[in-house]
Amino acid sequence: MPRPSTPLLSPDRIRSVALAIIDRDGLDGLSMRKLAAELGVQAASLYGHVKTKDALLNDVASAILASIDVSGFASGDWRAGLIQCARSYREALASHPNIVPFLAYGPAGREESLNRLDVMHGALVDAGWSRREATMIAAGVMYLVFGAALSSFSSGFSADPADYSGRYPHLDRAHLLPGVARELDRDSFELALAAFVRGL
Amino acid sequence: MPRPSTPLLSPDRIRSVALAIIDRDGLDGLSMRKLAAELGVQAASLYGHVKTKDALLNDVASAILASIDVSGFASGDWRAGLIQCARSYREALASHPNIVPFLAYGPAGREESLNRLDVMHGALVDAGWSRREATMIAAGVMYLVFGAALSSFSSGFSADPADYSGRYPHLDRAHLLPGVARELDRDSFELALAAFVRGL
DNA sequence: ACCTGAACACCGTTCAAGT
DNA sequence: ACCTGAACACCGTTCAAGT
Repeated sequence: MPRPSTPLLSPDRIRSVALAIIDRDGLDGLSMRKLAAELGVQAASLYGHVKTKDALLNDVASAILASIDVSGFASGDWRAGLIQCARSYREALASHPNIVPFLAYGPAGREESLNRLDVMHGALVDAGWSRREATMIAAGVMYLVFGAALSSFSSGFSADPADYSGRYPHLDRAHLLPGVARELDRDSFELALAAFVRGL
Repeated sequence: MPRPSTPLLSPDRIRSVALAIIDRDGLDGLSMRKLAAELGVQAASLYGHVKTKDALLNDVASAILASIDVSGFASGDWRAGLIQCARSYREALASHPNIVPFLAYGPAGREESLNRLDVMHGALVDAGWSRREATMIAAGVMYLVFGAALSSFSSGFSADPADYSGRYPHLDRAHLLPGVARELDRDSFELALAAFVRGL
């Protein structure tokens, strides 16, 4: 049986199926063997297109980070720039929460991250902050974005009232949190971001 | 050769060696086989004392979280309480940064976390915040603490000036960051926390 | 050029067997 | 009661071999 004239695999196809598996099964749910199977191929075949699993994850991560918008700093209003950049950053991460723990390791090494950081730092210095202050403010924004994207808060609560009632007097409605997790996460992030920027 | 009268393994010894391996080799550097070897035992022996690797990690995590201090809320000054609790939380995580990605998954399910959250929520409601606002403020504190503990910022920069000079005009001194990462991380967290609390 | 089969050195976990 | 040896079903990765 002749092979089809077009290759079965391409970097693009590998990346997109890998991301789909991560979104569906979690970061630990992605294995090279499972990825190969869903691509209709053997695991070894992947290594003709991808250097290592780690490099593949970095590619997937870069694709996600590429969508972040730093155009807000062009306005000259650094507060508005910070808020818009942070919001777009969090949205990009929130679309693929399972990959965030991987992203949290050394995003500073990625090209897109450095570009973004450079723009942010420049806007803050132009606004009169010292270089050190600009660095710390940028760090603070990252703390909020990654902390929020880890989704460690609203999700993770049990939906069973019995887990809270009686034992934790102030958490007697915590079982309702999973149902509103998404909007509560967004609102909590917006509140924290607004308070942070206002408090600077 | 007779076995010693005292068992080789105990939950305490397993936990402390496991944490030492995580601190030294990272979260992925901990395997049941390596842990067993450092305890002078075969991998299978661990399962007489520990249910699964996941349960072991949860035990290690709980031991770390147990050291967090929420006594600051007793003063009646909710701002001071928030700052002191967040500071002690971050310090606990910063002592063992490699386990933070694991901790970020569902800390809300852990007993110590719920207790802490209950205290924090109660203090905020007592201060006049609505229940929803109290929930969002607590979430904001968690965002800052976990974002900062992930250490995704200062570390992760290269120590080689050539990686930045020329290409990123505002980052021409980024190669100095690794040398001051620890204090810069602390200062950045303090700045962000102060701004957040002030802006509320 | 692109994919495969088999292999290597690992995993977490179980379980009958030893002392 | 506590530990072991061997096994099972997985990993990421390499490499000679096939087409």
